[in-house]
Amino acid sequence: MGRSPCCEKEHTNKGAWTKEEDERLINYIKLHGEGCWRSLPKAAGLLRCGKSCRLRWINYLRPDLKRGNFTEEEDELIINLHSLLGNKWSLIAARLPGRTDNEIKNYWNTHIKRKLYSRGIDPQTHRPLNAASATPATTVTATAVPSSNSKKKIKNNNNNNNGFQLVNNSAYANTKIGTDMIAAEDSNSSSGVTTEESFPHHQLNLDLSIGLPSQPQVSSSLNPEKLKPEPQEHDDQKPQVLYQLYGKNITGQQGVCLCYNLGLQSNQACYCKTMGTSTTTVTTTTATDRNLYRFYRPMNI
DNA sequence: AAAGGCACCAACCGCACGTGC
DNA sequence: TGCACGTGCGGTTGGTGCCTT
Repeated sequence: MGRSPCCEKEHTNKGAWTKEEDERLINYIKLHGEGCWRSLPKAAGLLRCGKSCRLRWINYLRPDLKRGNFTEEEDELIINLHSLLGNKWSLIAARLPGRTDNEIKNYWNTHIKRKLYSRGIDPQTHRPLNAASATPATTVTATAVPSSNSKKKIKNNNNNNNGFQLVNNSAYANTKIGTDMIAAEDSNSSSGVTTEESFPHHQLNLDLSIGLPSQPQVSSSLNPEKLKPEPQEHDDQKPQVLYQLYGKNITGQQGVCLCYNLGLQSNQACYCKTMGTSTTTVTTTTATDRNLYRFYRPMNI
């Protein structure tokens, strides 16, 4: 038995909100507060579904929203948080006052991804782009990796945010640390051994903090329930640093390179610093070509 | 000036989770 | 225990304005 729809779609407006609708929503929430989104439209006299009202309020009408361009500091913070949390936009947004998950997600997809690609970094894994090139093939390859969210059905194996690693394998052919690491990672990951064992000397001093149930607390400033990991053997699709953090390093009390100025104490060997600005040729055979093109297009090269 | 391409972002959609019954 | 409901999240899409040719 399927779920009932969240609203009667025949009687609801869709598309852009009008000023009048905005005012109705604002006035209603001012009077009654947030919540009960399902019943809100009717009570507020809006021909919208509750989800639409919620989204409009959260992403656009909330008074505490910060509008305007992202600062360089926010950029770096987003990158850092993404390296830890993956596409957990709501968690990332929680660390950026005045920014919404949707806003950050859009910004990530339109700006930061390109920025990282221009640095030679895979924005999904936060590793050098050739980290995907486990095979010795020299032709351009496209690798679709299953979703990071094991609870979600795989709707589209070619989902562009699920760890696509589309690289020209020759791009980093002369970057030894990169290729060696990939080889190590790939051989290790399949056997359940983390990369940390290949690079055991990195101590982590995160300003960010993650708490784990029944584990030594790194810190408590992030909601441990929200961050609760699912460190399963097959959960290899989480951003690798996060996976390592959960799967090994906290429990094992060892550090891991998280890159991007996250307070690394012994990060001289951080491979991120070795990356150049190599250009990377990318092709894709996936759906949503338009978006993929956006993501993989080299920026100002 | 016109047309096409591109970038950006608001909004939608489907799914999962938490909770109450 | 299982179902229904309310809500939140992440991925995707459509519309619009700007830029380039």
